[in-house]
Amino acid sequence: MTDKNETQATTEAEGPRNFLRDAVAADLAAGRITKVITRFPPEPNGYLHIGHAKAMCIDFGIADEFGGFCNLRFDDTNPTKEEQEYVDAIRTDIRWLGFDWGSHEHFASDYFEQLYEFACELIGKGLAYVDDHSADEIRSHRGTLTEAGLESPCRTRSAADNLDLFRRMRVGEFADGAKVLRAKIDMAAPNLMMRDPVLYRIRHAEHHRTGTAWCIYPMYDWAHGQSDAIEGVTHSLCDLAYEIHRPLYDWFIANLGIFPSRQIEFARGNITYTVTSKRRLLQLIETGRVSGWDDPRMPTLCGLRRRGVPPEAIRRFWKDVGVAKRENNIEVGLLEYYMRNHLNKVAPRVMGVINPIKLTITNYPEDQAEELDAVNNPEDASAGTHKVPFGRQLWIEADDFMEDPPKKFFRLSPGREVRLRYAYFITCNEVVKDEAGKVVELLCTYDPATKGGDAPDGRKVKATLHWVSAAHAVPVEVRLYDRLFSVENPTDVAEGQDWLDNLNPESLTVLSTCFVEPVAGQLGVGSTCQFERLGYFCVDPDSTASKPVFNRTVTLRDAWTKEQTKGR
RNA sequence: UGCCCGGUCGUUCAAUUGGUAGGACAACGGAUUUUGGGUCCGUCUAUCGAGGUUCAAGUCCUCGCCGGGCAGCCA
Repeated sequence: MTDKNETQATTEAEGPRNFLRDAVAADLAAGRITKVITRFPPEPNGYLHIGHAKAMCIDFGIADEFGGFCNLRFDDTNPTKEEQEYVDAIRTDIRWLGFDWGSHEHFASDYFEQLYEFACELIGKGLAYVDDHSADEIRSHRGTLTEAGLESPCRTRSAADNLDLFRRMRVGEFADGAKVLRAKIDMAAPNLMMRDPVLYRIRHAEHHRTGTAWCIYPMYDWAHGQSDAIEGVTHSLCDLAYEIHRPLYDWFIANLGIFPSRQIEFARGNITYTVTSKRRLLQLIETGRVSGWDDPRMPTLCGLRRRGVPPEAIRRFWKDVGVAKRENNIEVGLLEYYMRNHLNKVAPRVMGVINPIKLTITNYPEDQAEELDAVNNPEDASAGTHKVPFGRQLWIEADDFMEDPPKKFFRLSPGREVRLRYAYFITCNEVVKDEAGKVVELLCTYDPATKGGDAPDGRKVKATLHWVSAAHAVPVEVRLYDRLFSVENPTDVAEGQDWLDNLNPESLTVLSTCFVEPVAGQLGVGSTCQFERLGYFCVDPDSTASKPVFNRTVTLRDAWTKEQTKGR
């Protein structure tokens, strides 16, 4: 009874069901396995991105849910593309996201010897052969989607000859591309993956871990499933792209008689206004569209981190999105919702003015100064309060004033009274303009009786404005980010069109004349805060002692802007 | 053209495995509010199509339609 209830509670706490969990649970229930082991298998040839985060949430999440563990396995079987630098970056990003693989770290390259032996075994069984064909010949012999392929003349070589040739491939007797080892399956198979796939290719290249110990390297299909088996991985969860590889995955297991890992595929998560293909991300960098892999507009984990996106938001996003097998394109607005949702609970509030206009309180004594109490987080009383200096001259947001306001504009305008947050009610009496007619200063009066922000007589104001005391303001740079692309599906382009044309020219706005209150000026790199009414911000590594730089992670929900842009 | 996989509100994931189509986000109302934030309450138009099996079909069967994937010595 209690057991059942607990099980149920856990299931509910973990969210809705999905086919992956059902499959794992079924395997456990059927006794096919007794412990769940999954794996997250990045190739160390680039940086992890938001899409990898989904895979991690699934791989680590499923293992954790069933009391098992998840191996981190670097799929380093192609020496020409992989580097130690990426291994380090990947470890950092996984930890940052919040996953811990403990001692379960592996490299496919650790299994090169074992993989070689497996290959010899297959050769011995007459199920693999050395082919002298060139890459071009192999391709042309593969057949097409509708026609069977042609068998290579090498296919009939004896096991002894194949074994000898394969050994000589290993010791470096042949040049790159001279020979390959192929599985002997079926050149007429309707699934092209089964038409004698290549298992090993010759590459006289230095590997970031094995150096020059090897000059033959296993292909993905030969390395992945066997690595899974070696590690006892019970469930190898991967992208739908590998669906057609599964028959081959199973064929190797069956013919080698090794641990029967089960591959199950799920749909990758696409996000609107975003691209994640490594090739495209690289192109963005190489063409100077973004500053690098960690540009805050990039969907890479290092980019999101620099942007100030909390890892909790990413994990929660993928968890709640769920997993299925159909193609999807998730609204980026959902990710933003989880960012705000998390940041709202943890980000300290400060005041910062990013588009300043001067405001002078004409009836505030020249020499007077005071410190007011500001709440650190209205969502969390335990966060306490801090002091914010006030004075005769202030910076307020230019957007918060309109000389000739439309009906629904609640903020400051001539003759109107508003509240300065945590301070006083003020009324705008006069507008100072420059020669060009641009408003450069607002002359206001304040009501000393409203200190703290409430009027003793109970009168109300329709707006509360944020502000920064000019005498105490810390000058900072603020970088505003918008979507990198201006269309939902950036890679959907007509013939002759370039996906780069879909870039949003206004994805980055640098504001160099901004002011924040003193406590905000002291935040360290990576710190997150909310600029009241403007959004969540994060201190960028580009910050210097004299000039902090803030990245806007995401805006607050903004009913006013929405109202304004309604009818366009 | 061959094989494989998919098709449920605008988006995404569910539906006790054949039994009242539900959640989240978005949107739209309202309340509250010292952030046009937040919170709370409410509303919200979906099973690709046609047959069939059944007391009962999103779920099973048949035939269509639509979308995606596959011909690297990449992973």
